Amino acid sequence: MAKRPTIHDVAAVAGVSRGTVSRVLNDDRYVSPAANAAVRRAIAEIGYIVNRNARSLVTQRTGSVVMVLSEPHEKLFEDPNYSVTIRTAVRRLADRDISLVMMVAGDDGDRDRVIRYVRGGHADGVFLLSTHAGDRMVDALVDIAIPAVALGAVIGRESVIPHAAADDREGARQMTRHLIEAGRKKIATITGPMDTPGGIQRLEGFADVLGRKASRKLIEHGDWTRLSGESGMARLLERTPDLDAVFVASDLMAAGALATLRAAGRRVPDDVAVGGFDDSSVALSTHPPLTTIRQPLADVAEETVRLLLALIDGAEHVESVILPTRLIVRESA
Amino acid sequence: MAKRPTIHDVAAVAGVSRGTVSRVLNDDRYVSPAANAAVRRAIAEIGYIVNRNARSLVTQRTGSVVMVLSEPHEKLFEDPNYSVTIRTAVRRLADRDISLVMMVAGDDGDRDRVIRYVRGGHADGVFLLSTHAGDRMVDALVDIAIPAVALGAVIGRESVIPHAAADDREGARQMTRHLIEAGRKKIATITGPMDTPGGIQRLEGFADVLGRKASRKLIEHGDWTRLSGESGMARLLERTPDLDAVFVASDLMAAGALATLRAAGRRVPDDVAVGGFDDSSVALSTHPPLTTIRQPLADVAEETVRLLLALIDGAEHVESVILPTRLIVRESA
DNA sequence: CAACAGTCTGGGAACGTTCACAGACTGGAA
DNA sequence: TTCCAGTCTGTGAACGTTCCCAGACTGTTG
Repeated sequence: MAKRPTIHDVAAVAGVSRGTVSRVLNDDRYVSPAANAAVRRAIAEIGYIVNRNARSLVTQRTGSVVMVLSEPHEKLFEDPNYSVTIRTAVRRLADRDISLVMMVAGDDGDRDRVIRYVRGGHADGVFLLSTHAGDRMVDALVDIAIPAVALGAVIGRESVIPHAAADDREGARQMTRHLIEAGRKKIATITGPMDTPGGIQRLEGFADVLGRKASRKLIEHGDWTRLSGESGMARLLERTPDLDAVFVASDLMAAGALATLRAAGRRVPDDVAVGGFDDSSVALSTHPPLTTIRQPLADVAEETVRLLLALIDGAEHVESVILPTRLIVRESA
Repeated sequence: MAKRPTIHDVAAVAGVSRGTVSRVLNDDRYVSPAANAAVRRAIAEIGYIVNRNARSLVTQRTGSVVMVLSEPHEKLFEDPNYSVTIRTAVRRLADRDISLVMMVAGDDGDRDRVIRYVRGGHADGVFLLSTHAGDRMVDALVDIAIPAVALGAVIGRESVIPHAAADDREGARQMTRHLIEAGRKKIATITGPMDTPGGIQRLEGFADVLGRKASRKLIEHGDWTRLSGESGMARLLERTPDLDAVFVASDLMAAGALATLRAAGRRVPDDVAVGGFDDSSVALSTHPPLTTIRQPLADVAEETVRLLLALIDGAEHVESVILPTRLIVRESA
């Protein structure tokens, strides 16, 4: 009794055939206005909902896309950016009646599962998040030839996996210039991991502006965590006690750096200016509030979805998109 | 040529019938060891992967669960807790080979979409996140009689939607007691919205301990945002300038309160002690670092999944789960 | 030796769609 | 009038599974 109505029921109520109902559903050409109206009325009347499984079975399309989170487990607590990305993607896809399946790829078992899932034909496309350099899963996906895009470049696979991202390099330049214009003479940096695009490009931007003044001594590498910001800052102070500014490649690490500076008795920004990156929620809760670089994260997510949809719709090739960042001046620099 | 192998191909290679292959796949009784081995060998050999659509079509089961995010759009940027929840859920479900579909329910259109999706039989269960009091979508879900659970109580529907949550009330008591033991005499609070379980129960816990001393004058309502923490604190100071402690129902709001206190020239914790709630990443980046209440968020997510799986497996009724919180003493109180 | 319970296998039917094709009906052009 | 192109409709077949039933084969029991 609680059995859900099928296309047959609709056909019966509307007084037409299965075929005609199907044509209305997929708004094909060649349906008379009368039939169209009758079918739509019947659908509304009996509350018909198409069975996607049956449809997928014959069309070989699933109406879903899988989002793969590659961040290793320990880090995941700290980054508040995922929520925005996920929500934006879900909404944009929903506009097209495509649903978003989440998968994590923290270890090899996870990655195999993703591959199996995709190879099993359970998704029309793949949305990669925070993929690391040299990830074999990416190659497998390319091999399967499923539409795939990434938010943030996939290092070493930029030519096969299109992506959307913020302009990390120019953002880093903006911040570095800002520090120079504020009269800072000895500017250090704490980078992200050098197997991530943000890690690499934000350092490049820093070096672009500083040229030869960006000496080895003034560079420390972090791993995006607050803790690595703390320890990186400590090493910098030890090596170059007279630095008067530091560009930290993420707000969270910058929060760590601030703690170290405070503990060392350095005043911010009086003694040392601190610049962050991301404009995440952390930037406002530090003392002093962080001068940072805002990434248009929602826009980036939206563009990534756009690329993916284009590929799914059959585009041979799509161009990656880089969106501009903006300097947000607060009190730390 | 690139056609994926089907159960027929497996049967042919293994020299058995479709039926036997299917039995092996679903490890039914009554399969001879020889047949079993032959089938498994064939599957491995030709790289067969079961087609879930075909399976779902006959079993009426989808092997997926939908997670519904109900937070309205403006807020979503601020809460870093979602990532943890999502990942934990995805991993636990993956253990059972169930995939997680994300949907947002920010407005009525979204909510209708969720209903349609569920009514369409596209999910075996529903995982509710941050649902608000009086949400009609919840009633619709109950009506459909699909297994549904929530992370955090669904106000007014506690008896029909089982949930897992942290012990908000006891957590609030822990913090309030801590403030009293520190010798504070005039303790105020900034609550969450009173249509959320956290808003209600953290205030109750506060009142439990303070009894008649929890006067109206010492209570302000916020909406979980940093800004509401700032303004709430400002109103409290105006009304009760001699308060010497404040329990803020979330770390993020506490960060806002700290800013207001600083601007008003109050020292923390010397003049005013500040207690937060959540132990989110914000708690460590404030100055001073926040004394707060830790919620076992990953455990809560895990329990929620467990409840959902039990319901999906046919349990008539499952008991909601409340997990203990823990006081984390840092410098703000 | 007959009867029977238990184990195992094969194959038809069904799940709810889309697709391709055949054919009916229109109206206008030759 | 005849033909044809265009529009519209119905139906059989297919998609890849699971389910169920019939039946074959074992070994045990009376």
